[in-house]
Amino acid sequence: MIKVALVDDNVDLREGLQIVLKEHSDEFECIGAFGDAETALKKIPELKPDVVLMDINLPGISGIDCLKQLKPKLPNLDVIMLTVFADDDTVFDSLCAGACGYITKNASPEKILDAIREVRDGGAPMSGRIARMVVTSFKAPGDAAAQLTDREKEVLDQLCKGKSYKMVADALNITHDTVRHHIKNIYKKLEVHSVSEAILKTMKKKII
Amino acid sequence: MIKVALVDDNVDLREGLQIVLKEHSDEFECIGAFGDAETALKKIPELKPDVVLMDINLPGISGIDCLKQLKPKLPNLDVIMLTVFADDDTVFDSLCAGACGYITKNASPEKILDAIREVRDGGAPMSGRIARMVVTSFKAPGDAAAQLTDREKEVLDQLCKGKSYKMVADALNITHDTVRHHIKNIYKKLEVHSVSEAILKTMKKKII
DNA sequence: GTTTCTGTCACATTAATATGTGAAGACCGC
DNA sequence: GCGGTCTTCACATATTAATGTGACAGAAAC
Repeated sequence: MIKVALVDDNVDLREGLQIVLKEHSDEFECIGAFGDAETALKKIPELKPDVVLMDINLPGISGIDCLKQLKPKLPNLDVIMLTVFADDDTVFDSLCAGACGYITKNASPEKILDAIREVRDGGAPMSGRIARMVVTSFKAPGDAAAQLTDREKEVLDQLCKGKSYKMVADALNITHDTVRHHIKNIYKKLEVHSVSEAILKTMKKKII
Repeated sequence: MIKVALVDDNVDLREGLQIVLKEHSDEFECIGAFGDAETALKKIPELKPDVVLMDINLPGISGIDCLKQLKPKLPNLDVIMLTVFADDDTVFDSLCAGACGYITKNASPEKILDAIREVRDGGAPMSGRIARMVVTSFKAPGDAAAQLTDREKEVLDQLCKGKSYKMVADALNITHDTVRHHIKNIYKKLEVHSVSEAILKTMKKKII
């Protein structure tokens, strides 16, 4: 039996989902439905549901902030964001806040039930386009590293581990001055003017 | 009609999948099946399939490296990794290389066909546990920022934009010395000894 | 076989960062 | 009110990083 709670300011959707869950009362039990984050934050920690379906656009505290406050109290809680919006920021903010799934509201009731089952089974239910967004976010963008020589990449790699010039020199068995020479060229190629900027550009463009 | 190519060193699996695809010849066309990455790299750019099912553990060049070389030539190609392994590094390396999906070999033939359909429909088919791994990778680990004061976070934020002490001082309208003072405290709290390390720790722990 | 690129090293100067010590005003909780 | 923390600023000094210039050897390219 999976204990489910709902957080959505739309009464119709809340009631609709509750009916759907009751139709599958052998599997699911809806132990709470709330119209705003404030109420949810008060009640959910006591109710200890297994899964929460959370809307994002709520009056007052947003679903994402609600999730952020909920997660430390109930680390084992699986939260599925259920919302109409699916822009980059909203999705990634939700995942960073600890959401385990993200489905858009145009999903069928059966899909939503599947998502609840899936998330309890250790999965991460996501609408197709959301999953693709998430996956492509890993892909390294255009290879800005192509211009760097092998040795320069080695030096940059060392810098990206937090090492100083001297430590890099020791690690690569070259002199401090040679390290400087490479770094100067790295700066020119990456168009930066400090170690910090070089590291940041490297992280952002996934050069190494 | 979706044009599919297979890359796997297991003959049985190749032939099995080809049979399954033929059983759905109204939807799918298998236009190539290769036992190693070298052959695949030679043939696939000419064949221009829509989807490639790619094993990772291949003799010689790995499936991930094969994908890396394939992607620039065929940017619109959807590659699904189909493998027995599902450790962190393998999964994330695959996604960074440009894979659009990742399913384990214990998936049923019907699941594999679903995955091909899904990936062509703009989705990112993944086995449950893989999806969860991907999603949880976004979650910020234990809040190491809790110990930082608001002002310290502001300073660290500036540093993480590549600014120098002087620029931070200007941005926050405080003196260079005050910036230094904050940074010293940040170092102590994060247990680091340079801007680079502070930035790296911040990125890794998603402190800001 | 000369040029080009890469990697190596050296010397010199200026700018920025790291570390230490001290102190004053603001704000909060007890 | 008093002690604590946060924020602010100052002076001093040592280390590190940034920038400039010059040079040499090996490998690859022409």
